[in-house]
Amino acid sequence: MINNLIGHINSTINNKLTEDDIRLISEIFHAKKLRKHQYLIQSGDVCKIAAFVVKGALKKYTIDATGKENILELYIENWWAGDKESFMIGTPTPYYIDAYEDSELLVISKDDFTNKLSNLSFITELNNVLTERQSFQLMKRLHSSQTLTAEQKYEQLQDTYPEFFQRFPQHIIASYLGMTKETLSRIRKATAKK
Amino acid sequence: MINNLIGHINSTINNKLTEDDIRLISEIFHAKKLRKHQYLIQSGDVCKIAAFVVKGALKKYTIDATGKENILELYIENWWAGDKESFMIGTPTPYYIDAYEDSELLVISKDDFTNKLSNLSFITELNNVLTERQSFQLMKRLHSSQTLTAEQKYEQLQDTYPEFFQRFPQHIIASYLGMTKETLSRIRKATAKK
DNA sequence: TAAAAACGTTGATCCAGATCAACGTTTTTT
DNA sequence: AAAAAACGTTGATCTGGATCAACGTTTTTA
Repeated sequence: MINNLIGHINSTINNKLTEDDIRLISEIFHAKKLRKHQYLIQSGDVCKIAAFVVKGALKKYTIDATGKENILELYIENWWAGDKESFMIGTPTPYYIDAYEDSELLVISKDDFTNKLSNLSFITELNNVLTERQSFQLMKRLHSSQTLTAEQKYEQLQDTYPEFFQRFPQHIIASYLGMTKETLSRIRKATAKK
Repeated sequence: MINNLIGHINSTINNKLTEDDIRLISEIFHAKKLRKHQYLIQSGDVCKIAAFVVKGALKKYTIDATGKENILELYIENWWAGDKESFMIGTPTPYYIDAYEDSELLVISKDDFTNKLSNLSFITELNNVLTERQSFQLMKRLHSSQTLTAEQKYEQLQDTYPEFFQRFPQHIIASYLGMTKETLSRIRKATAKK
Protein backbone atom coordinates (compact mmCIF):
# COMPACT_ATOMS: atom_id res chain seq x y z
CA MET A 1 0.00 0.00 0.00
CA ILE A 2 2.62 2.46 1.10
CA ASN A 3 4.40 1.98 -2.20
CA ASN A 4 1.60 3.69 -4.05
CA LEU A 5 2.09 6.74 -1.90
CA ILE A 6 5.87 6.63 -2.23
CA GLY A 7 5.55 6.34 -5.99
CA HIS A 8 3.09 9.21 -6.10
CA ILE A 9 5.38 11.47 -4.08
CA ASN A 10 8.48 10.52 -6.07
CA SER A 11 6.71 11.28 -9.32
CA THR A 12 5.54 14.65 -8.03
CA ILE A 13 8.66 16.13 -6.41
CA ASN A 14 12.07 16.74 -7.94
CA ASN A 15 14.34 14.78 -5.60
CA LYS A 16 13.60 11.20 -4.70
CA LEU A 17 12.65 10.29 -1.17
CA THR A 18 15.44 8.99 1.05
CA GLU A 19 15.24 5.76 3.04
CA ASP A 20 14.65 7.87 6.14
CA ASP A 21 11.81 9.76 4.48
CA ILE A 22 10.19 6.50 3.47
CA ARG A 23 10.54 5.07 6.97
CA LEU A 24 8.94 8.19 8.42
CA ILE A 25 6.06 8.11 5.95
CA SER A 26 5.44 4.44 6.70
CA GLU A 27 5.24 5.21 10.38
CA ILE A 28 3.01 8.22 10.20
CA PHE A 29 0.44 7.35 7.57
CA HIS A 30 -1.99 4.68 8.60
CA ALA A 31 -4.29 2.53 6.55
CA LYS A 32 -8.02 3.10 6.65
CA LYS A 33 -10.74 1.20 4.87
CA LEU A 34 -14.04 2.72 3.93
CA ARG A 35 -17.03 0.67 2.88
CA LYS A 36 -19.24 1.94 0.10
CA HIS A 37 -21.43 4.80 1.40
CA GLN A 38 -19.27 5.40 4.47
CA TYR A 39 -18.31 9.01 5.19
CA LEU A 40 -14.74 10.24 5.30
CA ILE A 41 -15.92 13.68 6.47
CA GLN A 42 -19.29 15.30 6.95
CA SER A 43 -20.48 18.89 6.68
CA GLY A 44 -19.78 20.75 9.91
CA ASP A 45 -16.73 18.68 10.82
CA VAL A 46 -13.33 20.24 11.09
CA CYS A 47 -11.34 18.12 8.66
CA LYS A 48 -8.48 16.72 10.72
CA ILE A 49 -7.15 14.29 8.17
CA ALA A 50 -5.75 14.15 4.67
CA ALA A 51 -6.27 10.90 2.79
CA PHE A 52 -4.39 9.41 -0.12
CA VAL A 53 -6.52 7.01 -2.16
CA VAL A 54 -4.73 3.71 -2.67
CA LYS A 55 -7.79 1.92 -3.99
CA GLY A 56 -11.37 2.90 -4.53
CA ALA A 57 -13.49 5.86 -5.50
CA LEU A 58 -14.95 8.73 -3.48
CA LYS A 59 -16.97 11.88 -4.04
CA LYS A 60 -17.02 15.29 -2.40
CA TYR A 61 -20.28 17.21 -2.37
CA THR A 62 -22.65 19.56 -0.61
CA ILE A 63 -26.32 18.94 0.09
CA ASP A 64 -28.72 21.80 -0.58
CA ALA A 65 -31.99 22.72 1.12
CA THR A 66 -33.96 20.30 -1.06
CA GLY A 67 -31.60 17.42 -0.27
CA LYS A 68 -29.90 17.46 -3.65
CA GLU A 69 -26.22 16.48 -3.84
CA ASN A 70 -23.91 18.89 -5.67
CA ILE A 71 -20.73 17.06 -6.46
CA LEU A 72 -17.54 19.14 -6.57
CA GLU A 73 -14.77 16.58 -6.81
CA LEU A 74 -14.33 12.93 -7.62
CA TYR A 75 -11.40 10.92 -6.33
CA ILE A 76 -9.90 7.65 -7.53
CA GLU A 77 -6.52 5.95 -7.10
CA ASN A 78 -3.59 8.28 -6.42
CA TRP A 79 -5.73 11.32 -5.61
CA TRP A 80 -5.86 13.14 -2.30
CA ALA A 81 -9.25 13.36 -0.63
CA GLY A 82 -10.15 15.91 2.01
CA ASP A 83 -11.02 19.56 2.50
CA LYS A 84 -7.70 21.33 2.42
CA GLU A 85 -9.09 24.65 3.62
CA SER A 86 -10.66 23.08 6.67
CA PHE A 87 -7.53 20.99 7.26
CA MET A 88 -5.15 23.95 7.00
CA ILE A 89 -7.16 26.70 8.69
CA GLY A 90 -9.35 24.66 11.02
CA THR A 91 -12.69 26.01 9.83
CA PRO A 92 -15.69 23.63 9.63
CA THR A 93 -16.05 22.04 6.23
CA PRO A 94 -19.21 22.56 4.19
CA TYR A 95 -18.60 19.28 2.37
CA TYR A 96 -19.35 15.62 2.66
CA ILE A 97 -16.90 13.08 1.34
CA ASP A 98 -17.99 9.47 1.10
CA ALA A 99 -16.90 6.30 -0.58
CA TYR A 100 -18.65 5.35 -3.78
CA GLU A 101 -16.69 2.07 -3.89
CA ASP A 102 -15.13 0.16 -1.00
CA SER A 103 -11.87 2.06 -0.61
CA GLU A 104 -8.43 1.82 0.91
CA LEU A 105 -6.84 5.02 2.08
CA LEU A 106 -3.61 6.15 3.65
CA VAL A 107 -4.48 8.77 6.19
CA ILE A 108 -2.46 11.33 8.07
CA SER A 109 -3.78 13.31 11.01
CA LYS A 110 -3.53 17.06 11.25
CA ASP A 111 -1.46 16.66 14.44
CA ASP A 112 1.07 14.36 12.83
CA PHE A 113 1.19 16.55 9.77
CA THR A 114 1.88 19.65 11.82
CA ASN A 115 4.32 18.12 14.28
CA LYS A 116 6.16 15.53 12.29
CA LEU A 117 5.96 16.44 8.61
CA SER A 118 5.25 20.07 7.93
CA ASN A 119 8.88 21.16 8.19
CA LEU A 120 10.29 18.53 5.88
CA SER A 121 11.35 19.87 2.53
CA PHE A 122 9.80 17.04 0.52
CA ILE A 123 6.46 17.72 2.17
CA THR A 124 6.49 21.43 1.52
CA GLU A 125 7.45 20.78 -2.08
CA LEU A 126 4.72 18.17 -2.48
CA ASN A 127 2.20 20.46 -0.89
CA ASN A 128 3.17 23.41 -3.07
CA VAL A 129 3.12 21.46 -6.31
CA LEU A 130 -0.26 19.92 -5.54
CA THR A 131 -1.82 23.20 -4.41
CA GLU A 132 -0.59 24.93 -7.54
CA ARG A 133 -1.94 22.18 -9.80
CA GLN A 134 -5.24 22.26 -7.99
CA SER A 135 -5.46 25.98 -8.49
CA PHE A 136 -4.73 25.70 -12.23
CA GLN A 137 -7.37 23.02 -12.63
CA LEU A 138 -9.96 24.97 -10.70
CA MET A 139 -9.41 28.03 -12.87
CA LYS A 140 -10.10 25.92 -15.95
CA ARG A 141 -13.13 24.30 -14.40
CA LEU A 142 -14.57 27.67 -13.38
CA HIS A 143 -14.08 28.98 -16.88
CA SER A 144 -15.70 25.88 -18.37
CA SER A 145 -18.57 26.08 -15.92
CA GLN A 146 -19.30 29.64 -16.99
CA THR A 147 -18.76 29.39 -20.73
CA LEU A 148 -19.39 25.89 -22.08
CA THR A 149 -22.67 24.26 -23.08
CA ALA A 150 -23.68 21.01 -21.40
CA GLU A 151 -22.46 19.07 -24.43
CA GLN A 152 -19.09 20.81 -24.42
CA LYS A 153 -18.67 20.10 -20.72
CA TYR A 154 -19.32 16.43 -21.37
CA GLU A 155 -16.80 16.29 -24.18
CA GLN A 156 -14.19 18.10 -22.15
CA LEU A 157 -14.53 15.61 -19.32
CA GLN A 158 -14.12 12.74 -21.75
CA ASP A 159 -10.85 14.33 -22.82
CA THR A 160 -9.49 15.19 -19.39
CA TYR A 161 -10.68 12.39 -17.11
CA PRO A 162 -12.05 9.54 -19.23
CA GLU A 163 -11.48 7.17 -16.28
CA PHE A 164 -14.36 8.79 -14.43
CA PHE A 165 -16.84 7.30 -16.89
CA GLN A 166 -15.60 3.82 -16.01
CA ARG A 167 -15.78 4.39 -12.29
CA PHE A 168 -18.85 6.48 -11.56
CA PRO A 169 -22.48 6.16 -12.68
CA GLN A 170 -23.95 8.81 -14.92
CA HIS A 171 -25.95 10.65 -12.31
CA ILE A 172 -22.76 11.32 -10.37
CA ILE A 173 -20.87 12.47 -13.45
CA ALA A 174 -23.81 14.70 -14.32
CA SER A 175 -23.77 16.40 -10.93
CA TYR A 176 -19.99 16.85 -11.14
CA LEU A 177 -20.53 18.57 -14.49
CA GLY A 178 -23.28 20.77 -13.07
CA MET A 179 -26.17 19.28 -15.03
CA THR A 180 -28.99 16.80 -14.42
CA LYS A 181 -28.78 13.09 -15.17
CA GLU A 182 -31.53 13.51 -17.80
CA THR A 183 -29.53 16.10 -19.67
CA LEU A 184 -26.39 13.96 -19.60
CA SER A 185 -28.37 10.97 -20.82
CA ARG A 186 -29.74 12.95 -23.76
CA ILE A 187 -26.32 14.31 -24.65
CA ARG A 188 -24.80 10.84 -24.66
CA LYS A 189 -27.53 9.60 -26.92
CA ALA A 190 -27.01 12.49 -29.31
CA THR A 191 -23.21 12.32 -29.39
CA ALA A 192 -23.13 8.52 -29.79
CA LYS A 193 -24.58 8.92 -33.27
CA LYS A 194 -21.83 11.20 -34.53
CA MET B 1 4.76 52.89 -4.67
CA ILE B 2 7.05 50.20 -3.40
CA ASN B 3 5.60 50.67 0.07
CA ASN B 4 2.29 49.26 -1.05
CA LEU B 5 4.05 46.10 -2.11
CA ILE B 6 6.14 45.93 1.08
CA GLY B 7 3.01 46.38 3.15
CA HIS B 8 1.20 43.71 1.19
CA ILE B 9 4.01 41.21 1.66
CA ASN B 10 4.42 41.99 5.35
CA SER B 11 0.73 41.50 5.96
CA THR B 12 0.76 38.17 4.12
CA ILE B 13 3.83 36.40 5.49
CA ASN B 14 4.69 35.59 9.10
CA ASN B 15 8.07 37.29 9.53
CA LYS B 16 8.58 40.89 8.52
CA LEU B 17 10.85 41.72 5.61
CA THR B 18 14.42 42.72 6.49
CA GLU B 19 16.10 45.85 5.21
CA ASP B 20 17.99 43.67 2.75
CA ASP B 21 14.79 42.08 1.47
CA ILE B 22 13.26 45.51 0.94
CA ARG B 23 16.33 46.75 -0.90
CA LEU B 24 16.24 43.72 -3.17
CA ILE B 25 12.54 44.12 -3.89
CA SER B 26 13.02 47.78 -4.71
CA GLU B 27 15.74 46.90 -7.18
CA ILE B 28 13.99 44.06 -8.93
CA PHE B 29 10.40 45.24 -9.28
CA HIS B 30 9.93 48.04 -11.73
CA ALA B 31 7.06 50.45 -12.19
CA LYS B 32 4.81 50.15 -15.19
CA LYS B 33 1.88 52.34 -16.14
CA LEU B 34 -1.02 51.10 -18.21
CA ARG B 35 -3.50 53.42 -19.83
CA LYS B 36 -7.16 52.44 -19.88
CA HIS B 37 -7.71 49.69 -22.50
CA GLN B 38 -4.01 48.80 -22.75
CA TYR B 39 -3.14 45.13 -22.56
CA LEU B 40 -0.95 43.60 -19.88
CA ILE B 41 -1.03 40.22 -21.64
CA GLN B 42 -2.86 38.85 -24.66
CA SER B 43 -4.07 35.39 -25.56
CA GLY B 44 -1.26 33.37 -27.09
CA ASP B 45 1.51 35.14 -25.18
CA VAL B 46 3.68 33.33 -22.73
CA CYS B 47 3.18 35.37 -19.59
CA LYS B 48 6.66 36.47 -18.57
CA ILE B 49 5.66 38.89 -15.85
CA ALA B 50 3.79 39.04 -12.59
CA ALA B 51 2.26 42.39 -11.72
CA PHE B 52 1.24 43.85 -8.37
CA VAL B 53 -1.48 46.47 -8.68
CA VAL B 54 -0.51 49.66 -6.85
CA LYS B 55 -3.31 51.73 -8.35
CA GLY B 56 -6.02 51.07 -10.88
CA ALA B 57 -8.31 48.31 -12.05
CA LEU B 58 -7.84 45.46 -14.55
CA LYS B 59 -9.77 42.52 -15.89
CA LYS B 60 -8.78 39.06 -17.08
CA TYR B 61 -10.92 37.39 -19.74
CA THR B 62 -11.17 35.18 -22.77
CA ILE B 63 -12.83 36.06 -26.05
CA ASP B 64 -15.08 33.43 -27.61
CA ALA B 65 -15.85 32.70 -31.27
CA THR B 66 -18.58 35.35 -31.36
CA GLY B 67 -16.28 38.01 -29.91
CA LYS B 68 -17.87 37.97 -26.46
CA GLU B 69 -15.68 38.65 -23.44
CA ASN B 70 -15.86 36.15 -20.60
CA ILE B 71 -14.38 37.74 -17.53
CA LEU B 72 -12.67 35.44 -15.05
CA GLU B 73 -10.94 37.77 -12.63
CA LEU B 74 -11.03 41.42 -11.65
CA TYR B 75 -8.05 43.14 -10.07
CA ILE B 76 -7.83 46.33 -8.04
CA GLU B 77 -5.27 47.73 -5.60
CA ASN B 78 -3.11 45.16 -3.80
CA TRP B 79 -4.02 42.27 -6.09
CA TRP B 80 -1.65 40.35 -8.31
CA ALA B 81 -2.45 40.31 -12.01
CA GLY B 82 -1.13 37.73 -14.45
CA ASP B 83 -1.57 34.16 -15.58
CA LYS B 84 0.27 32.12 -12.99
CA GLU B 85 0.11 28.88 -14.94
CA SER B 86 1.66 30.45 -18.01
CA PHE B 87 4.21 32.26 -15.84
CA MET B 88 5.23 29.15 -13.94
CA ILE B 89 5.09 26.50 -16.65
CA GLY B 90 5.74 28.61 -19.74
CA THR B 91 2.63 27.57 -21.68
CA PRO B 92 0.82 30.18 -23.80
CA THR B 93 -1.95 31.92 -21.93
CA PRO B 94 -5.54 31.72 -23.16
CA TYR B 95 -6.34 35.02 -21.42
CA TYR B 96 -6.28 38.72 -22.06
CA ILE B 97 -5.61 41.11 -19.23
CA ASP B 98 -6.19 44.80 -19.80
CA ALA B 99 -6.58 47.95 -17.78
CA TYR B 100 -10.09 49.15 -17.12
CA GLU B 101 -8.71 52.26 -15.41
CA ASP B 102 -5.34 53.92 -15.92
CA SER B 103 -3.18 51.77 -13.66
CA GLU B 104 0.16 51.70 -11.91
CA LEU B 105 1.81 48.33 -11.50
CA LEU B 106 4.93 46.90 -9.97
CA VAL B 107 6.18 44.27 -12.33
CA ILE B 108 8.71 41.48 -12.02
CA SER B 109 10.05 39.50 -14.94
CA LYS B 110 10.11 35.72 -15.03
CA ASP B 111 13.91 35.83 -15.37
CA ASP B 112 14.38 37.99 -12.31
CA PHE B 113 11.87 35.92 -10.40
CA THR B 114 13.67 32.69 -11.24
CA ASN B 115 17.22 33.94 -10.79
CA LYS B 116 16.99 36.47 -8.02
CA LEU B 117 13.93 35.71 -5.93
CA SER B 118 12.66 32.18 -6.20
CA ASN B 119 15.03 30.81 -3.55
CA LEU B 120 14.29 33.41 -0.92
CA SER B 121 12.22 32.12 1.94
CA PHE B 122 9.90 35.15 2.07
CA ILE B 123 9.09 34.67 -1.60
CA THR B 124 8.31 30.99 -1.31
CA GLU B 125 6.13 31.69 1.71
CA LEU B 126 4.33 34.52 -0.09
CA ASN B 127 3.86 32.38 -3.13
CA ASN B 128 2.52 29.45 -1.14
CA VAL B 129 0.10 31.50 0.90
CA LEU B 130 -1.26 33.27 -2.17
CA THR B 131 -1.59 30.08 -4.20
CA GLU B 132 -3.41 28.38 -1.37
CA ARG B 133 -5.80 31.31 -0.93
CA GLN B 134 -6.42 31.42 -4.64
CA SER B 135 -7.23 27.74 -4.63
CA PHE B 136 -9.70 28.10 -1.74
CA GLN B 137 -11.43 31.00 -3.46
CA LEU B 138 -11.66 29.18 -6.77
CA MET B 139 -13.28 26.18 -5.09
CA LYS B 140 -15.94 28.44 -3.65
CA ARG B 141 -16.48 30.25 -6.92
CA LEU B 142 -16.82 26.97 -8.80
CA HIS B 143 -19.36 25.74 -6.30
CA SER B 144 -21.29 29.02 -6.53
CA SER B 145 -21.16 28.95 -10.30
CA GLN B 146 -22.71 25.49 -10.35
CA THR B 147 -25.30 25.84 -7.59
CA LEU B 148 -26.48 29.43 -7.11
CA THR B 149 -29.17 31.35 -8.99
CA ALA B 150 -28.22 34.61 -10.70
CA GLU B 151 -29.68 36.57 -7.81
CA GLN B 152 -27.73 34.58 -5.23
CA LYS B 153 -24.52 35.11 -7.18
CA TYR B 154 -25.14 38.84 -7.15
CA GLU B 155 -25.79 38.90 -3.41
CA GLN B 156 -22.73 36.80 -2.71
CA LEU B 157 -20.51 39.19 -4.64
CA GLN B 158 -21.95 42.12 -2.71
CA ASP B 159 -20.91 40.31 0.47
CA THR B 160 -17.43 39.22 -0.65
CA TYR B 161 -16.17 42.02 -2.88
CA PRO B 162 -18.46 45.04 -2.53
CA GLU B 163 -15.60 47.24 -3.83
CA PHE B 164 -16.08 45.79 -7.30
CA PHE B 165 -19.41 47.55 -7.66
CA GLN B 166 -17.69 50.90 -7.10
CA ARG B 167 -14.92 50.21 -9.57
CA PHE B 168 -16.40 48.33 -12.51
CA PRO B 169 -19.49 48.97 -14.65
CA GLN B 170 -22.37 46.54 -14.49
CA HIS B 171 -21.69 44.77 -17.77
CA ILE B 172 -18.24 43.76 -16.50
CA ILE B 173 -19.59 42.60 -13.15
CA ALA B 174 -22.27 40.64 -14.99
CA SER B 175 -19.72 38.81 -17.12
CA TYR B 176 -17.59 38.07 -14.04
CA LEU B 177 -20.68 36.53 -12.47
CA GLY B 178 -21.44 34.49 -15.58
CA MET B 179 -24.65 36.27 -16.56
CA THR B 180 -25.70 38.95 -19.06
CA LYS B 181 -25.87 42.66 -18.30
CA GLU B 182 -29.65 42.58 -18.82
CA THR B 183 -30.08 39.89 -16.19
CA LEU B 184 -27.93 41.79 -13.70
CA SER B 185 -29.87 44.98 -14.38
CA ARG B 186 -33.17 43.23 -13.70
CA ILE B 187 -31.86 41.63 -10.52
CA ARG B 188 -30.66 44.96 -9.21
CA LYS B 189 -34.02 46.51 -9.88
CA ALA B 190 -35.80 43.67 -8.11
CA THR B 191 -33.50 43.52 -5.07
CA ALA B 192 -33.48 47.32 -4.62
CA LYS B 193 -37.15 47.18 -3.64
CA LYS B 194 -36.63 44.72 -0.81
C1' DT C 1 -34.61 -15.93 -5.09
C1' DA C 2 -37.63 -12.40 -4.17
C1' DA C 3 -37.95 -7.65 -2.99
C1' DA C 4 -35.93 -3.36 -3.05
C1' DA C 5 -32.65 -0.06 -4.45
C1' DA C 6 -29.98 2.01 -7.86
C1' DC C 7 -29.50 3.22 -12.49
C1' DG C 8 -30.54 4.91 -17.15
C1' DT C 9 -33.84 6.42 -20.55
C1' DT C 10 -37.60 8.80 -22.69
C1' DG C 11 -41.51 12.00 -23.03
C1' DA C 12 -44.04 16.18 -21.67
C1' DT C 13 -43.83 20.51 -19.75
C1' DC C 14 -41.80 24.50 -17.60
C1' DC C 15 -38.82 28.39 -16.60
C1' DA C 16 -34.52 31.12 -15.49
C1' DG C 17 -31.91 33.50 -17.96
C1' DA C 18 -30.28 34.47 -22.84
C1' DT C 19 -31.03 36.97 -26.96
C1' DC C 20 -32.63 40.70 -29.76
C1' DA C 21 -33.93 45.34 -30.14
C1' DA C 22 -34.75 49.99 -29.01
C1' DC C 23 -33.89 54.05 -26.40
C1' DG C 24 -32.31 57.52 -22.83
C1' DT C 25 -28.34 59.08 -20.24
C1' DT C 26 -23.64 59.77 -19.22
C1' DT C 27 -18.84 59.92 -20.47
C1' DT C 28 -15.18 60.34 -23.71
C1' DT C 29 -13.15 61.92 -27.83
C1' DT C 30 -12.31 65.19 -31.45
C1' DA D 1 -19.63 72.06 -28.57
C1' DA D 2 -20.74 68.38 -31.34
C1' DA D 3 -20.27 63.58 -32.34
C1' DA D 4 -19.41 59.16 -30.85
C1' DA D 5 -18.77 55.68 -27.51
C1' DA D 6 -19.97 53.52 -23.38
C1' DC D 7 -23.42 52.46 -20.16
C1' DG D 8 -27.84 51.04 -18.16
C1' DT D 9 -32.68 49.95 -18.69
C1' DT D 10 -36.86 47.95 -20.36
C1' DG D 11 -39.80 45.10 -23.32
C1' DA D 12 -40.66 41.05 -26.27
C1' DT D 13 -39.37 36.66 -27.43
C1' DC D 14 -36.75 32.48 -27.40
C1' DT D 15 -34.32 28.37 -25.69
C1' DG D 16 -31.07 25.19 -23.18
C1' DG D 17 -31.53 22.68 -19.73
C1' DA D 18 -34.42 21.77 -15.45
C1' DT D 19 -38.32 19.52 -13.57
C1' DC D 20 -41.78 16.02 -13.21
C1' DA D 21 -43.22 11.53 -14.21
C1' DA D 22 -43.22 6.94 -15.76
C1' DC D 23 -40.96 2.72 -16.90
C1' DG D 24 -37.44 -0.99 -18.03
C1' DT D 25 -33.10 -2.96 -16.57
C1' DT D 26 -29.43 -4.06 -13.55
C1' DT D 27 -27.46 -4.52 -9.02
C1' DT D 28 -27.77 -5.04 -4.17
C1' DT D 29 -29.85 -6.62 -0.07
C1' DA D 30 -32.54 -9.49 2.92
